[in-house]
Amino acid sequence: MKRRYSLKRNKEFRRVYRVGKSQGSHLLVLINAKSKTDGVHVGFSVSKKIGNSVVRNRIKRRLREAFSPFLPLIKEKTNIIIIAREPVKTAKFTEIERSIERLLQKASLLK
RNA sequence: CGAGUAAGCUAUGUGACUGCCCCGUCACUUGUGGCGGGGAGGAAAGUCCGAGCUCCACAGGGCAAGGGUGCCGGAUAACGUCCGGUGAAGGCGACUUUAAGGAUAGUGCAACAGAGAUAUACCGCCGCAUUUUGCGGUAAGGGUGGAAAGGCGAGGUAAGAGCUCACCCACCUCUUCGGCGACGAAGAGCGUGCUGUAAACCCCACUCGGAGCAAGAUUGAAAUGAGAGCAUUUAAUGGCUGCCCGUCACGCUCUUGAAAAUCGCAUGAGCGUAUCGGUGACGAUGCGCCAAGAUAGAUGGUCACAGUUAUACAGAACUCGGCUUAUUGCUUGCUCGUAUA
RNA sequence: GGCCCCUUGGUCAAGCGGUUAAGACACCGCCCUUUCACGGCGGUAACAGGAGUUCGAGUCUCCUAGGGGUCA
Repeated sequence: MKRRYSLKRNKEFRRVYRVGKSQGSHLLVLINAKSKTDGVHVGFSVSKKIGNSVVRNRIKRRLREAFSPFLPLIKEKTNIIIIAREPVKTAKFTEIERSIERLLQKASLLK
């Protein structure tokens, strides 16, 4: 997943948290909001409570890898934040993939 | 075989498909594609020290304070680090540890217990008077305590005491020998017998300017914005450790908004290897190599094989040298114990 | 990433190196009251962890862990 698809500014994160709608599963939480800029931007949030930097980086890498196939299928002009919950540490990759797909369907973001 | 001790190595590998970041090159539609190359650690961690680098006023004057180090010699760019020694302590031993200057410069503290804590007399012993006991002498014995005026024997005495003497112990002064030195060995003195604590204040010697890459430089933009309060120019605020002087900058404080790009930034006290010097830390010379550089922050996913408890601690953010802490698997030397030859 | 600070019962907190570590609220038991509250008496309960200095450490020194602040 290239970097230009990632959500960067703290301001943008705050806006999504404020106006966005959230869906949850036991592995992940998804928050989405409409944006003014073109394209899709995704931010991944992993709390310090979940583990040390090695664990957090590993979770972020797996989430990016699992999310990237869905990137061309998502409607334009949306910002998405995906928050990791504690059980992601031990989840299998296919479980993460399935969880992301179900959350995207629930939020009706797929084309 | 068990227990221990010291030193050292290591931190999954190979292949397939598919992704991410950087560099080079080619192409064009100038931000995409093709090809090639590179891409986390021994601690990257904690931030406990030392440096490089950058800015501040190149380190101002007076008064006063503060931090650090602390046996000797060496290594190093430097260090509170390392190496080799000396002394002391621990261990049967291999070996390990060591904030190790000064308590005879001065001050403070030493609870409780105990008669008494840096000086004393409770029990006791002795003498005298009296025969409930009182006065005087004494510190050998008892008991308290972490610590009670060096130990033992003899003389001496009313009882005793370094009061005197011999021997021993410790310290001080001096001499000789060995060592670069810390120090060690021996001897002499008609010298002394001194509580502990300086990670209590302190004294002595040496040493330390401050801030830190969010340092800072350049370019661009103009948002040098808006609101509230305070002050009204020898002031106030900030910088130079504190105060005064001096000097520089500049209205000050709070709330809120905005906050771009490039450089710094990857060739360095660098890494590997061989020889030589040195007990060693380390140094010299030759040859070879270039090895992450992001800016919300790059190494992933799915399998196969080998191997396995195949997994621990753990993710670069300016860069090095150490220290400390966390942690996987293994090798070798030595010591002690047991058994066998 | 850099630089600082703090950890004492369940909570808020005092504590000069020295007997058994104050105090308040909370909790438990008893008394008081017809009962509850207030009040009285009593009790349970702590020095973040590990080393060192010292006769003796909550206090002094070092290391570790956890928490907090600040800098564009």
